[in-house]
Amino acid sequence: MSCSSISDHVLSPQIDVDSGNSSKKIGATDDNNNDATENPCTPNSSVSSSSNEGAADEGSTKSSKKDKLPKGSEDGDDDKSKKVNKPKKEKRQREPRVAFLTKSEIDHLEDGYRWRKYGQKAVKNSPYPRSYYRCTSQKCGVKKRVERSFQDPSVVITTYEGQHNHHLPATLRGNAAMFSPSSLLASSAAAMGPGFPHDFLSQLLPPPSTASNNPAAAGGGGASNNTTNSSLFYQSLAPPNQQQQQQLQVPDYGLLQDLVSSFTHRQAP
DNA sequence: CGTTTTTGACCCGCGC
DNA sequence: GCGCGGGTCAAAAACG
Repeated sequence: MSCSSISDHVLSPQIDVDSGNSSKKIGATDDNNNDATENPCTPNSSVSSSSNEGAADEGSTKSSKKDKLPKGSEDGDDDKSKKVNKPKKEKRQREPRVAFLTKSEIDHLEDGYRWRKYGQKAVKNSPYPRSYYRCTSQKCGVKKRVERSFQDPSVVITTYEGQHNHHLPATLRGNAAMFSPSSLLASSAAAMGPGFPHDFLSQLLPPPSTASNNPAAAGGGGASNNTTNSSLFYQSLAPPNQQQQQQLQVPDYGLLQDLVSSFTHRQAP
């Protein structure tokens, strides 16, 4: 705590997939303790876990579930007027997901995009609810899940799903301002400009190689479908040095790239 | 007035 | 086959 100067840092990786079993471990990370243990002052201990199972295409988002456009494409379907129904037989593919653990007091961290909350559910093993957000852009089906670690209330777990098809909104509600207060690295933000998840980007980096290296994680439980590549990365707190290197690399994840791209563009208009 | 948040209900997938 | 948990939608309310 002494170092509280920074309100938040990203800490450890999370798992998303879980079906249940693993989920309990969320906090596992908690162990963070370890980290924290003591390193409160660490500049950033961050790790990101990402899972990409299906490599879904961008389009999947919209088509995946239901697009209920009232418009009518199919006016005929009356039947199921009820509500959510999934016309498609295809089971929904999962898009690449990236989870971040951020130490912050605020649940909803500004990342430069505008999000609309569309749901909230209580988490089974946690007293804190999980919030579901969707990018407000119609063309963008990116979703975000935000929940607080039950073991470390100060840690917020943010999971991004999908990738943005558009650049950051020109006019944000003032996220720039929000950054400085207590959201992300002020220094970074300032340097970069208006504000963006530079922090996130930095953290996110899931080198494929790592994944392959970590059978343990995959084997843990989810073995359900990861044949070729493990669906999630689980990086434990690695030495700072390593993390830094990873941060520099840009993975194939569209999300990241997208973010980076956007970010970059913003810098030089 | 437009947009976002809140809340309840519904559906789906998975595990037992 | 049933039950549980997770995820999403939609209507209403709140807010700027």
